Amino acid sequence: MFVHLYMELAEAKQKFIESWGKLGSEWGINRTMAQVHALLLITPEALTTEEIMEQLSISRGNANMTLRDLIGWGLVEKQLKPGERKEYFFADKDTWNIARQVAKERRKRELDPIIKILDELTKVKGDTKDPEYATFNKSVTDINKLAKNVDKTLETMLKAEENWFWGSVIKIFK
Amino acid sequence: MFVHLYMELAEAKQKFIESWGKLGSEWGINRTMAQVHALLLITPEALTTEEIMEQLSISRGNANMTLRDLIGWGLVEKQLKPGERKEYFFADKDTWNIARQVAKERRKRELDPIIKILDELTKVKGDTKDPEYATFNKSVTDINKLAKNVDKTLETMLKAEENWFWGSVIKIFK
DNA sequence: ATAAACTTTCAATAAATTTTGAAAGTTAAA
DNA sequence: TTTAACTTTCAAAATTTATTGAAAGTTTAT
Repeated sequence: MFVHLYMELAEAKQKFIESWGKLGSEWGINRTMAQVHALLLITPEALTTEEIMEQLSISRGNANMTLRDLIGWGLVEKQLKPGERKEYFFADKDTWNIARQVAKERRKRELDPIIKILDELTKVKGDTKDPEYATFNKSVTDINKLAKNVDKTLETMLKAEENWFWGSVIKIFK
Repeated sequence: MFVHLYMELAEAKQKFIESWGKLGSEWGINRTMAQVHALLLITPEALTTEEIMEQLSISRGNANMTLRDLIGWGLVEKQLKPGERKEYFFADKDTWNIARQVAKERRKRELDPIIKILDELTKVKGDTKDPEYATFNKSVTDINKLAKNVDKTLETMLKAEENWFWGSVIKIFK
């Protein structure tokens, strides 16, 4: 049996797709969506639905819905080639763009809605002398502050320049 | 039918528990774990397993395992009252501590392992002229840089002082 | 040593989430 | 207008994840 000492490209690709999928699912992102994204990230050309189905062994329905989702997240774009009916899919490979897109979407989908709810909960009136109320109010208010702090930080990040990201963060935080 | 114009404390508590659970599950945290955490965050005194089971309508097994997990995340501590056999559970209510703990754990559990894998994948050799290899190598290298940047930022954050968090972030990022 | 008062474990079950695939829908060429 | 080449949809099935509850384990008091 042949045992290789270093990883081959094909093996490395598989490992990357698997790991990216795992990380995604640990962070509440559909595993297949992360895997399709990973595949497109390491593929130079745009791929068809058919090719993605084959490479990841997934069904047409799954591939189709996942690709729509990725487009919805702003991570993948559809390409049409002249003279061809079928659609090609291509992933933006700029890491800074990817990070921004993901931050932008998760802020919109998950952070902003909870801030809205926390704002409501903060308004609930009660007897300040009542420890039940006092504890509720303090925790909700504090978490709301935290959430708004994160929200503003993300907003600033989204507006920021790429070089800020790669350069300044570490220096500033030192 | 009685319709109230503002939210009652009991209703608000339920809403908070439900929302915190939903946010947790969107970010890959077990919904029940987030709900138990939420309950403890808005409760002034330490609670017994029995009380948590009742308030959230969950089984003893579930309550027990969830509480162990929360202790493992450094978010909840066990309290023993003199003369009593049963254990009481109390949540740290300091938002900054909570944020730090969560960041610390997710870094250790999810970020560091993927960095290790990306380091391996970055080492894979190949023909630089081959677009398949070039694209793979560039994407993996870039994502690795991003991951390490996030890792270092978290490390700095973990070391940082509380007032840095509440004050500086926004100012620095402006 | 035994019982009482708890906590822990984990196989079985339930619930939630994801995936499939075939039918229906769309678009463009023949 | 018909057919071919696609894409989309979604109910049913498969898979994954979470929960239950009862039995086993532990600790302390009697």
